[in-house]
Amino acid sequence: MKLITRNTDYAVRALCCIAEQKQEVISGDQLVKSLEMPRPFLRKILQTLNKEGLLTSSKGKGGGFALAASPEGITLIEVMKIFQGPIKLSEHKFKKSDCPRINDCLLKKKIDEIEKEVIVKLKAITISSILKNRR
Amino acid sequence: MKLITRNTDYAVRALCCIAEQKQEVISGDQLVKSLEMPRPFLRKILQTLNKEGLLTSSKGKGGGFALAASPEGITLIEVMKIFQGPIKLSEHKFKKSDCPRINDCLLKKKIDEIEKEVIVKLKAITISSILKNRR
DNA sequence: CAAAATGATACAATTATAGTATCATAATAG
DNA sequence: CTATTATGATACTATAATTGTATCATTTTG
Repeated sequence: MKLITRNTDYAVRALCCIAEQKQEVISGDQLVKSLEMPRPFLRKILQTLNKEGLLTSSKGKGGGFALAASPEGITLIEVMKIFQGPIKLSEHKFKKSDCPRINDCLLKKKIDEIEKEVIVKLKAITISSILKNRR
Repeated sequence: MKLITRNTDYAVRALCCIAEQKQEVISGDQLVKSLEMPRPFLRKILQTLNKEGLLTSSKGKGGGFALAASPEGITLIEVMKIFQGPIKLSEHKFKKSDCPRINDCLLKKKIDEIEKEVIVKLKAITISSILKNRR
């Protein structure tokens, strides 16, 4: 019942760390040191963020990662989608098939209402808004 | 990232079904028929609900389960706690330990805000409110 | 070419969820 | 008292998601 997984958590922290950096490019190993995360896991996360277009990367000496957009432009929900798929608080499956009462099922409706509000709130959280109050 | 697991889902449906029943007591097997759920799984769920005090049970012929409280008095969050533990949208663990920035970590704070509102909404959902609009 | 970086990808461990199976116990009818 | 019908307790298994690890290839720069 976690809303965010460790994947997402690590990714957000990495994005924050990159955003805070003075140099524009920072290498994976530097991030590992700053964030004290398992190296291969973070590497995979960075690769994914790059593939999904949130980071840019450069190889070779002096290479590394940089934000592809401004910290205001990167939302939490975007990162969540990458690592956890689309937000769906109620799958409401019944064995392999959908709930037979799917149409008049009020439990689903109520969860869906909650989901909508959660999504609105998640969209409002950006890397920049996470960093803002941190010092 | 599901908010409710199948355990909870089944339990809620069973509670609804029991609440709708005319006779006060309904057996596990009758519920299996009505709800089309895996028999041993539902049985376990009913046992748990009984142990946790949401149901009362009686053995032997004519026995079965009945609600221990009125449908208005049983909240969704109560059922979730039983099957999923306390609501914690952000565990925010860092390997085995807590996030080192735990105190000034704004990501956690923001998730916590969302969590609070979700809890309020979950508390407002009762068996009775789920049944209400169903016919 | 060597070193420093990322890219791709396959594999493994752990945990949570979902489900099954079995035997014990209690209540009731006859 | 015994057969039947019901729940109680509990141990086991299967599946999927999460959380990692490991390895080799490729690109860039000096």
